[in-house]
Amino acid sequence: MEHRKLNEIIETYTSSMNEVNRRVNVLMNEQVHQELTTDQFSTLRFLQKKQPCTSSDIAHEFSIGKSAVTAQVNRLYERGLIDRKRDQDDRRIVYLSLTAEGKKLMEDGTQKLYDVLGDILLEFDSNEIETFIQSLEKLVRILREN
Amino acid sequence: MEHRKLNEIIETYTSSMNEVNRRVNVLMNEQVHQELTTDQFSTLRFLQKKQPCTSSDIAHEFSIGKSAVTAQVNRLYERGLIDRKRDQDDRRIVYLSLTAEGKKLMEDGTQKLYDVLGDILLEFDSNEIETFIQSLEKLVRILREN
DNA sequence: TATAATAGTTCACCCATTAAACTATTCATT
DNA sequence: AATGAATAGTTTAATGGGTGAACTATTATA
Repeated sequence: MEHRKLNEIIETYTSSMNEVNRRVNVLMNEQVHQELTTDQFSTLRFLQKKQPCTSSDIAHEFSIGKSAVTAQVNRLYERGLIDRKRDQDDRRIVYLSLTAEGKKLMEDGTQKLYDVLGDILLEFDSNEIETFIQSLEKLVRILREN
Repeated sequence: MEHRKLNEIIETYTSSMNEVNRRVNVLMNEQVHQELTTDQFSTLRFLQKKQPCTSSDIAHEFSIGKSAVTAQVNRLYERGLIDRKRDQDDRRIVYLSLTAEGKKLMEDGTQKLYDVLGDILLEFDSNEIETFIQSLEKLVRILREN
């Protein structure tokens, strides 16, 4: 019974998480990203907060290899959304930052993100959302310690 | 102030959700899927519960096109994990189900999933987890109604 | 019977990822 | 100061996942 209960919770957790991710992704594609993929939007959003940063920072943030970052940055660079600049003291390092166009795109995108997710989260009362977010943060801490 | 608060919640929500997804994905790759990708594991898990079902069912479940399902099912079919069987009354329809090998793989995988996620979720007390799951389910309902 | 609709596949194209080999540069030890 | 190790990033080849349009085969309908 104790055992069965936990497995039911796990089933509910996985199916709900998957469905939330899929549906949020659809909303993002339709109303937020527009001309970007989800991964590109995530990378530019990281850059928006942490620029200037390096390829290695991005690889670490998203738990992917550096060659995957190179490929993605190349696409964004060719579209004029990202700048590359070599460090003058350590010429191995390349600093990445948003171009003016990239910055503008992400300001619009962030606003749309706030609008779309805001509509959804406003259907919770503020205690409920606070509790939910705290549990989510706890889950992150547990996973980090793992 | 009310406005700023909501946007902070959205930032916390998105970054936590992303980090949970990434870290759970890493755990799944290391300890649960093994010889499968995350998407393949999800598809086989759906099949495990809903077999026999069609390509269109899978496309609908995961919000992807039928051609994407064909590609994925081909790979699983070639590995001997999925069976295809035409409906004798309506020969347009192809029913998909797990082979014996697929079934065994997924029984093992499901047990590993329970072990890995069980360890994590047990760090919450049962009230906390219940509340969290309920909010997650509410989020799903809101997204469905959207 | 001719036309619509449906289920699934194929094709051409793109994005994301890995792993190994590589270039260029800097660091560290002798 | 020279050499060998470490670091940052790129290239390449391969795989998986996705879209959308065109296609085949089959069934439903008017």
